[in-house]
Amino acid sequence: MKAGEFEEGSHVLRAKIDMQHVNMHMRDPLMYRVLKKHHHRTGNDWCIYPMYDWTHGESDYIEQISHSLCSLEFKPHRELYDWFKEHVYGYAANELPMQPKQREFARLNLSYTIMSKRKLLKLVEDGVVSGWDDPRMPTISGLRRRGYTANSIRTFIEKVGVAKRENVIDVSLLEFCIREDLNYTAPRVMAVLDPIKVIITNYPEDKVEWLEAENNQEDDSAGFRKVPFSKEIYIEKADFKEEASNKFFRLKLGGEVRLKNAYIIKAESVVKNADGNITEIHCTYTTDTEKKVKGTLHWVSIKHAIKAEVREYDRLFMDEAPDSHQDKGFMEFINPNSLKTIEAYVEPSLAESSIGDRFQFQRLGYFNVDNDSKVDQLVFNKIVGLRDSWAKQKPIPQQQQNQNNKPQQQNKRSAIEQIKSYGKKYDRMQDDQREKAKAEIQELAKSISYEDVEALFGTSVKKAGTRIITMISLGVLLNNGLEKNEAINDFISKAKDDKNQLLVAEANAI
RNA sequence: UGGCCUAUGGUGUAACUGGUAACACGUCUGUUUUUGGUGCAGAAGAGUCUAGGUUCGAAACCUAGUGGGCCAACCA
Repeated sequence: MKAGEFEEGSHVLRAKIDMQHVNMHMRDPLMYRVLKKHHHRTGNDWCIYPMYDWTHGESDYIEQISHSLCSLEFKPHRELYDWFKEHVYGYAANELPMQPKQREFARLNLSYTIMSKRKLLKLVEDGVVSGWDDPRMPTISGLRRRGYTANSIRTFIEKVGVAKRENVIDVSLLEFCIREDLNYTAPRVMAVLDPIKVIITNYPEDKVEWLEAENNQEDDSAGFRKVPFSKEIYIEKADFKEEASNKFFRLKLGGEVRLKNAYIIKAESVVKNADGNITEIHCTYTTDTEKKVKGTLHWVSIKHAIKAEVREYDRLFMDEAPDSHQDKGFMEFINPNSLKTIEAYVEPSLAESSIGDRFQFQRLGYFNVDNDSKVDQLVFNKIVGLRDSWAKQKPIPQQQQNQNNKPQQQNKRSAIEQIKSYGKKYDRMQDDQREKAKAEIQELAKSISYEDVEALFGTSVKKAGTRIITMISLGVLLNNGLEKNEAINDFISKAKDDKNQLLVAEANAI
């Protein structure tokens, strides 16, 4: 066989076990088959290849490992793993005394992506991503290129834990881990991704000041750098509105705002083009930086800023668990807008940066210098944005709506649901608390139906609280004209015999 | 249909060998702040899928049901 005398498929070597075995894998499984494939080491000389089940246990045994960890779908293979292991053990029990054990655990699934190597391969082959290390890929090389530190990946894995049930881990946990790490280590810099021009009318034409900026206030050893300031600067478009409410802490006409590491400016007027879009904001500045102002903006001096490419990533898939659908393939959920390329303006100190460096672009997020970056054409990846509690207050744009459409159970719960949640604690409450709860339940009970209550009649005896709140609600319904029936009478008379005095009292009150 | 695995707040994981549920993320308050970040203080949210049973006592043990997953490749 191994010399290639036989054709593929003509001969195989099988382990003789039991063709009647309940476990399919034990029905005389194949160990070797003829495969006339080219091998990167042996070329075309070697023509038989082993099957996974046989090789798995054999190599684990030769390596003398104690535990062989794998994912859940291999559970049915364990019996065969053990069978092979026990048969091989007899040949070298003295030299190789350790018998490995296979143990299965659930695979780690991340929300809005896929983890299967075969499926990931498809993304690479179809050109959906640029390669295995595309920053959107959940591969180690992808995460690293994206800017995730080894440390953050480790803490993530630690927090996630291991168990045997199917899971989908929220990406927000991964994002938390990288933010936590980078908050202490990443130098802060300023970059403007979506610029609008600001002219400081009372600042001298050719004047340039190099202002001192703190690199990282979380790290005393990080030191300071110089940032150039001049008459014309860029700020983010989203940081200016002609008119806005008091909740908007940023720049508006007549309003003042602090420029990070620089002065306080006041917006006086705007210049618009023919389409009515703002092209320039005219401001005045004051050197009184002690003044209290609500907002602080990041900025860059136009004449000193460096143009750079920024790659902003969104989730690869629009569905939380793209490969969990029976009727649809994961490719149907691909997010067509997972990569956005932006021309940004960054502060001049970044000219010194090199591939792999990580920064916080102040107020925006964490970014790293991509492998594609060149001295004269910097390329940054957005690793993750900063948490943004302002964004939550604004209406959610269409694009992201499906990211947060999980049911928020706290809100609009039905009356019966609210009543039931009292039941969980009712019998353990203090007297005055309980009085309040009871009043609340009686109020809520006005808007429930008999069916809601009847469904709770079967509540098991030990859940006294639930039975009490059911009794109170029933009392309200009866007061409002509900006729007693057999089920109701049953429920009441059973309650009168209960050992819980609160329940007995409520039952007697009816 | 059969066999195996699994079920604990929105998510993920805990709870010693039975003693009424803990941690993290997320969510929400308040506070500090030259980042609407960070920090700090706090809150809401779970009778542990359901029904029986064992027990003084069950998230845990037993039985049945239900939901989810896996297994019938000369793939791994």
